[in-house]
Amino acid sequence: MKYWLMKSEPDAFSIDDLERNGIEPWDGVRNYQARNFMRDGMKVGDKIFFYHSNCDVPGIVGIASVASLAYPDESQFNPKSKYYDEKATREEPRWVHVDVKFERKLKRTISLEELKNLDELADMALVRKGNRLSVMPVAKGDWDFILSLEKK
DNA sequence: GCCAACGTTGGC
DNA sequence: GCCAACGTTGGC
Repeated sequence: MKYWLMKSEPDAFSIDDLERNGIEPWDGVRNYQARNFMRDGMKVGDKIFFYHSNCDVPGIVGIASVASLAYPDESQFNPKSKYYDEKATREEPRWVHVDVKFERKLKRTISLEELKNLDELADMALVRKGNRLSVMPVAKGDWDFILSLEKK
């Protein structure tokens, strides 16, 4: 099993929205590296840290899991969608995504600020300067360590 | 709202 | 294939 972190702006789609919907396609990813992680890396059952970005307290707020393999993102075909991509065709889709399933909320937000101040996580991609990836792998050791922070 | 750090695009 | 211009992300 692999571990991941996925960012979402809570104004657009929050952990509460995912809890309400249960399962949701993770649409709107328009970055090749992030797409490739979903397409080539994710398997059903993989665990995901749900991360809130661009908000008062950016950080990890919950846990989700991968509920499908990658398949074409419908929004790329819809001219009315803000994620529309005129170069994408049904024969050759450019963007794919997975379905994501709600697991649980964390008891508290583990903030980016907190994560940045931990020597144990110095190598984690999330806390590296200038990192803008919205989908990234998380090392098992980092996953376990971050979860151990929840109770503190 | 600002701006640093990227990623993408397109002219050459 | 280079690189300047432009667009986006996301913390602050």
